[in-house]
Amino acid sequence: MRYHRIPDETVRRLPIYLRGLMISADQGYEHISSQFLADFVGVPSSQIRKDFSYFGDFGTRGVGYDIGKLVREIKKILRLDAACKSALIGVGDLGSALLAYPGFGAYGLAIVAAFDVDPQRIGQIVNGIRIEDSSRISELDRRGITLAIVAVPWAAAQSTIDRLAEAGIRGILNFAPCRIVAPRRVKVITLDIAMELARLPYYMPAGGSNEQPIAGGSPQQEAS
Amino acid sequence: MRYHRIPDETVRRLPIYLRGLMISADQGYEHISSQFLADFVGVPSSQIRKDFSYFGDFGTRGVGYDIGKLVREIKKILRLDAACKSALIGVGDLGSALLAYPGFGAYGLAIVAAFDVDPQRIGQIVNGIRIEDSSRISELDRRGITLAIVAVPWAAAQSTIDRLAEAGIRGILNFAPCRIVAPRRVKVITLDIAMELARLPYYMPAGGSNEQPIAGGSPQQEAS
DNA sequence: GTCAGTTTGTGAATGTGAACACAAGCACGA
DNA sequence: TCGTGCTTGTGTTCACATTCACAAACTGAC
Repeated sequence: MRYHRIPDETVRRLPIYLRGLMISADQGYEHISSQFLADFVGVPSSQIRKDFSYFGDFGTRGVGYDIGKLVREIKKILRLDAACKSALIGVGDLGSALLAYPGFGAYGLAIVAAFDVDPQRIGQIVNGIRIEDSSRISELDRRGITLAIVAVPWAAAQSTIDRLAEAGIRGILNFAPCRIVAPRRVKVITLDIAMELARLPYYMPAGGSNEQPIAGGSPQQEAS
Repeated sequence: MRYHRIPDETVRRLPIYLRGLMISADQGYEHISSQFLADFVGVPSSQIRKDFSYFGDFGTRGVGYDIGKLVREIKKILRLDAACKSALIGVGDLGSALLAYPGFGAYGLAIVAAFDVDPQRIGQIVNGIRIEDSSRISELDRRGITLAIVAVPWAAAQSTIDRLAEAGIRGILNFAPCRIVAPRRVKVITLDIAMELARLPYYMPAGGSNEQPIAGGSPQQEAS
């Protein structure tokens, strides 16, 4: 079933599949069935087959999927085939942790520049990256950096993102817990840590409260 | 329209509304219209009205919503009316940043305990919290701690969550990028930072690639 | 009391994603 | 060449979420 729009929810799951497939490849497998991958990543096998069917026929009936081909194809879809360079804006506690975070490499992502406004921090080297003055954000385009991670205080988030948009950045991962407006060409994904934690008590109905458990039981698990 | 099940997507939005309402209250407002809140939090006003209608009639036609009543009600729904105590497991770079994160307080949440396996870290005090040995996780229930934040390496995540489940923890915010299985009574929300970043290049179609822009343009923004 | 201006609450329509069942297709052995 | 066992690909059905349009209800002025 070619020439079909790829649903957003499928795009959201592709990185999950990608990690599972790369781990399987490391373990020496060359083929994998949707059922095996399902057990591994926790997504129903029928869902996996439908997701894969959106961008072509990569499986062989009776055999399974060719892991190498699938990995290459998913990377192409997600545009991870060419390594993506990212910039970090805001090197506070969270920013420093992100600089040290080892998980980006598996996806071919890397933080190659870091910016801050604090003169005390500018010039310091954290995890091999020298912290630069925020004014140099405008050079991002020339340096071939297309992604940005925003870890500044919420009051500075909107102006930071305005400057990133002006500098030609096209994708932003934002940790500031506030509404952001950006030009249509810039995709912003906001990750609000406190908000996720605040959602958690709702699913714990058996507390001492006399509140009715209006909603059903907790549905096991949830990703992102 | 009372006695109606609250949709999951509505629950996901409630913390957003809550923050917007509390900020409005701080600014001295007592009433707010769905349109005003919509502009503030970036959710359509019709969506806001439907969401609020799921748990009772809190608005007054021609006037708007009583902010105080609404804040109390949302807190009750989310079970944030009684302050929730959380434990942090894993005080590495990310864990330390979370200990210092000031954003939890607004929701009445607080990290009141921290655990690690590294003997070098145990006993140290980070942001007023003394790091304890992981073996004391079993005391969590007795200390009235019901939430946990897991920021350990992925290889240790499953065993950590097993122990938390055994200790009576009911809700877990997990930062480890891997599949987790937990008993049905434990709600796990996984927040995979690298995965979110890996999703971003997909929405930047104008790159040098000769790939077809199969999916439409970037739909402005996305929360969490 | 009436009228104009606002704003909520909600039923209906639309859009989107998940679940399911099963036919189609491949490998392998006899 | 045929039959068996396994796995994919997909049409259909169902469940859930969003959008829209509008009647109902409230305020305040005159």
